[in-house]
Amino acid sequence: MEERYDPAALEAAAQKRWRDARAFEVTEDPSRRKFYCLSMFPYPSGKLHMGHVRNYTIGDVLTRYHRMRGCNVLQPMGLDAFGLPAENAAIQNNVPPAKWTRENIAYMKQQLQSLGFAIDWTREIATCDPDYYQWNQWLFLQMLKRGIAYKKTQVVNWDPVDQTVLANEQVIDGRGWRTGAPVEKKEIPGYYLAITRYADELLADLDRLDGWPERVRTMQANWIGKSTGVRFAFPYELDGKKELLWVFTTRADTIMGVTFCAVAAEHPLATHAAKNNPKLAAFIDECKRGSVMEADIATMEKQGMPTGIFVTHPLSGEKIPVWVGNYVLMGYGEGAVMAVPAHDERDFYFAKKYNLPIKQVIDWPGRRQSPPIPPLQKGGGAAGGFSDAWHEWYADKDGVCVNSGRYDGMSYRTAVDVIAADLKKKGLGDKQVQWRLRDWGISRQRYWGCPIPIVHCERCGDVPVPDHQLPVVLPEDCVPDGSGNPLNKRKDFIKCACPKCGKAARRETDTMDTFVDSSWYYARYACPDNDRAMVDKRVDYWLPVDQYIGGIEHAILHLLYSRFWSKVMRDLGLVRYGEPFSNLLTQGMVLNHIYSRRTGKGGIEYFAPEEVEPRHDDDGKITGAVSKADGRPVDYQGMGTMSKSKRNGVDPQALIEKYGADTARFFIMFASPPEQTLEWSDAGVEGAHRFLKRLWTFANASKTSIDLVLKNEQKYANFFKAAGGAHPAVLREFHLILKQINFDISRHQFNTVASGTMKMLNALEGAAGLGSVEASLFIRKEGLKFLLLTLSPICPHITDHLWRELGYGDDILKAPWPEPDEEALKQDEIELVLQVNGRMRGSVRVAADADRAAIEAAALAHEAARRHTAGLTVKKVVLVPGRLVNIVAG
RNA sequence: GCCCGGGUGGCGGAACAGGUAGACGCAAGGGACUUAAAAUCCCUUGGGGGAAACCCCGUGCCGGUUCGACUCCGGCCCCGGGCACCA
Repeated sequence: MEERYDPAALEAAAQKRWRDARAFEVTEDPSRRKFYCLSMFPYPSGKLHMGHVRNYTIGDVLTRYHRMRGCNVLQPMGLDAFGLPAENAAIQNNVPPAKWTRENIAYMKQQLQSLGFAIDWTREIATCDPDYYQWNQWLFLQMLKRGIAYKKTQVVNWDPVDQTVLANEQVIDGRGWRTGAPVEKKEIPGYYLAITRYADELLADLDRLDGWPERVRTMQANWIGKSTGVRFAFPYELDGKKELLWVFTTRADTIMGVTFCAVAAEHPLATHAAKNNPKLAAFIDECKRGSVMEADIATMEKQGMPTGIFVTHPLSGEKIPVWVGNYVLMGYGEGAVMAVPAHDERDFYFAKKYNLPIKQVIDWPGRRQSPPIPPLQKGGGAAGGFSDAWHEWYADKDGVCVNSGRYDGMSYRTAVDVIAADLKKKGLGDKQVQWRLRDWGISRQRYWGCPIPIVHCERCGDVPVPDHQLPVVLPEDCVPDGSGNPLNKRKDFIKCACPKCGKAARRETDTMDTFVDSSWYYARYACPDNDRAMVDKRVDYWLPVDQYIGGIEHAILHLLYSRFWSKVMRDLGLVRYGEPFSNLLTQGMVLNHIYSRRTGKGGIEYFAPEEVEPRHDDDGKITGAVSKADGRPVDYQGMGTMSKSKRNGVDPQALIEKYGADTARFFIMFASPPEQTLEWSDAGVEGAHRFLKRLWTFANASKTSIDLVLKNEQKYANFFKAAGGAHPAVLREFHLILKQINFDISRHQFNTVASGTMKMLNALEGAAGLGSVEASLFIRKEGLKFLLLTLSPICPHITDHLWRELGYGDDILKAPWPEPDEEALKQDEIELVLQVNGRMRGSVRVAADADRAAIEAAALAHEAARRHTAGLTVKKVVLVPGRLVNIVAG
């Protein structure tokens, strides 16, 4: 055995052994319980970062743990290879995205392999391979046939200088990231997937996902956003024609408080009104500027302008003015809203800003008296002397209607029912269920993605590419230059024959959202070699995924799209499951500082933390930085998730090279529990490495002892039984730690699993010099065995090596996971915490089976208890069995 | 702005179903070994008072429930994630 711990050599040897033995290649075996353990595949950004190490180590720990539990475990890996960063790299370095991506894949795969993950690499997939994405295209066409995929217009961020569509990420404060030009909204056609058809099922099935974190289920439920309300119309006349302005509201009980309506800038009513109103037309143009992001829209200044058009209130017959509001979106609901400024915060501020009337129609009897509504003045009633007291009641539904004619006195529920019925009678509305969820727009005006298999023919229209012509292969030699999709310049790609009429036609150049790629890759891992079908019956064995692990940032979109896609595949008869992931572990993100600077053009550039010198305030908080390269100031953006685009990733390579994979794995598991956000710092890596060195040294020194014990285990077990003294307590400690480790692994708290293994080593070192030599040797053999077994999922290389070297067996991969021995955990006497009035004052030792009277007597007799109860009357004694006794005195 | 999380020593974190706050580490200080350094090992380490026994304070802030609150409830502040074209 080597004297010195040399992770590089040892890890390479272990990995070679696993590779030669094909240790992690698995096949379907109906006789064994299967366990499909999957980590979200990485985007091949160039190098792994700590978030990847964290994600894949968690997955690997679970994989190895379940193997030891006897499961047939599949852990595959692949690459989410299409996406925007490849195009950005192309712009910067003039290299084709395909080349850049494939080079990154090769490097990252080698990095992943050096970490020793128990991955079945024979199943590797990359979403940029036609073998994979042809099935995106095929399924898209299946959806198109069934109307699940369809075409409509979409609103995108438009950079008027580069003449290109911008991703939300490329819009910085309403401006294009490269040009600095103010972004405009633009309507273009695109394909959508009707995820809303599945809204009910996607919501209902959340209840069945009890292996998912509650917070993810809550987020998804809120995102789907089922709300029951009333859809109704305000009649109006336009050029002598009768028209209806439709709106949706969840607060129909406030309908009598409507004092104006607001429509989106793109609403037909607004368009019509602008025809003879240049000021309004200019305002509508203004509204069309800015980004399409919800966060931008929600936080921007609410603005509006009257259209001059009035509609009729469907119940009161009042004339209601219609405004154009920049906060009303054409894509949501009807593109128009009723406004009740007295009972809606946004409407209230809008009304105040434009001096629109406010009419209270809900009151809260028994609550604070409502403020009086001042009489309307010319130009509006909201100004001056007006109280905002009902702010605190905005969301409440427990008031009753007032100032509402025949609805006065009605509760929320009654009022909504009666008002809906009245509207229905007039043919102007009804109750309706509305969803926040919108259909999924998948068209991207980008090059590096899966081509949408459609041909545009002047005669036949949009024609689907027939199955036998699939895949539509993306040419891989294009280099985007920032001015739009380079496919548009590729005549050889665009020019094609119409599949229907055979005449010359134009191929669609939009590609698919990369979320399409990641919506079903987990199924393809079961049958990556099938070139005739998207999936086959092997999927029935492996799916659904038993444990899915990935960043919390995917809590909504990726996971929801995958759930939707599964249900579509199920309805097409392709798979049997409706939910793809039985258990989900959402890893917290690994954060690092973000530094950026505005470029001359008004764009933005990011600096890696090692490229700047941070500046601190008196509290030690970072306020800014200067670039080490040019000495000029750099802005501090705070902490954020490690990403390629923000340049704040930390490459684990240096860590692996200096300390080895086991140290890197141990450290990242030890640093914090997996679901928690982790602000990156490598302080503490030394400690993890020191632990493994200590383990190495201790095992080295124990070899002859363990040889001895293993040759005659029974003899040493007898010695142990006979020895007594401190020995049972030491063995008990190991079983206690083991019990805790088992519990912690079951709840995925790997940091305390790691610290448990450290405690075991501490206990082993502490027990080295105990009385009976034979009994000590027995404990050492037992303890070290537990230590190696429980450490092996986290640090598979060193444990693999030591297991063999110490003679425990020929392969730790085949060893079963250890269970604590309840017999060893028993004890005759226990220690109870002694409290007086809830404050700890000492402890009492009592027999393990002592009854309440005996414990109370022991507690009251305790010196500290007597001291703290002196002069007081004991009122009661609270006893928590096995834990504490609390004397309540006063 | 809306939805979802989080906040505990100098730092990462522990405390399992309301029951000993600070496990296990890092860093720091002191010591041993060494010609010296590295490595390794031992000791100390939340704050305050005290010679000590021991006592007081302490889990973002304010208030509440309880014999007892990091844990439960109400309100606030700060940080992170998501908001549909980053993945």
